[in-house]
Amino acid sequence: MPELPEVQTIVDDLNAIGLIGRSIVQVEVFWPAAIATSPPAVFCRRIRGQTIESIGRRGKFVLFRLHSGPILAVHLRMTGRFQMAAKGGHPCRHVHVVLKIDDGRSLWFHDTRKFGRFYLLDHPQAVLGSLGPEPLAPHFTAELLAGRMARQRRQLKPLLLDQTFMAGLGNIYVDEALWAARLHPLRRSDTLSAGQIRALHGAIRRVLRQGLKHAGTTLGKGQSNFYSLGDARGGNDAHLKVFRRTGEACPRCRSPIVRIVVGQRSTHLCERCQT
DNA sequence: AAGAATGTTACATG
DNA sequence: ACATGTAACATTCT
Repeated sequence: MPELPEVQTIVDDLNAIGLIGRSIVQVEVFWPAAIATSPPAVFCRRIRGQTIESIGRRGKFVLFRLHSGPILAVHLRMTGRFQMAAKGGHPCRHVHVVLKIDDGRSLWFHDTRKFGRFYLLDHPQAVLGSLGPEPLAPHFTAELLAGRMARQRRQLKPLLLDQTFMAGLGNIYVDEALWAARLHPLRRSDTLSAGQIRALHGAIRRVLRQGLKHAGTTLGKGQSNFYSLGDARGGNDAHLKVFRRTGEACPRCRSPIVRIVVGQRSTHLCERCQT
C-alpha cells in the first residue's frame, strides 16, 4: 500500500519524534521471515548498540543509516506500518519486529500480511542499486523520461509500476498520473509524442506532490490500510480522480470511470479521455 | 463465503 | 533478449 508519498510521510514522521542520535538497545524478532538478509539472531546482534544517524527514503524503502556504517532498509510492501510505543507497551500479534530505544520507547513494525521485509545492508547497492530514478528528483526531467520510455515497448501501466524503470510509484498514483496525462494504461511506451511524454512527466510529479501534501492516501477504514506513525491517516483519498471510483463520472468529461485488470492489477480509467 | 486487496519476485510462456 | 502471464507470500476486508 505505501507508495512514495506514504513512505515519505512515514519518514518525515519518524524524523520528527527524536529518534536521530538515539541508540537501539535491544531488538526482538517475532516473525523470522521478516528479516531478509540474515538469521534473526545475527540481525539482532548486529543492530544492538547502534546509533541512528539519519532516516531517509529511496523508492518505497525506509532507510535507517546506522552509526557503524550499515543501512537498515525496510520495505513495507502492502501492510507494513511503524508505531512508536511508550515503555511497557504490549505489542499486538501483528507486531513482528521491535527496536527498543535508549530512552525507553520502542519502534514497532506492524504488518498484518507479513510481506514487509528488513534488510541490513553493508553494501546498499546490492538491494537499492536496481531501482530506477526518483521521480521528484531535480534531474528527473521529461527528457530523461523520454529516453527511458523509448528504450522499451511496454504497456504504460506495468512499465510505471516497474521499480527498476522509476522508483516509488504504485497502483494508486500510476492510475492517477495516467488519467491526468490523458494516457491509456495499455498504450505502448514507444508510441508517445514528445508532448505526451512531457504531460506524463508533469502528471507523475503533480500526483506525487499532491499525495505528499495530504500526508498520503488512506482508503476505507480497515486496518489493512496505510497509516503513518500514531495511526495517522492520510487525506489524499478525497483528491483521487479515478482510483477506486469505478462508475463515478470522470471529473473531466463525465463519462463513467471503468475498472480493468492489467498485469493482475486493478486499473481505473476514463475510456473517453485517455488514449 | 468466494474473491480481491494499495507490492514484489521467481519462474514460465510466447 | 524481451514482453507478458502466473503463482506465491499471509491475512483481512468486502
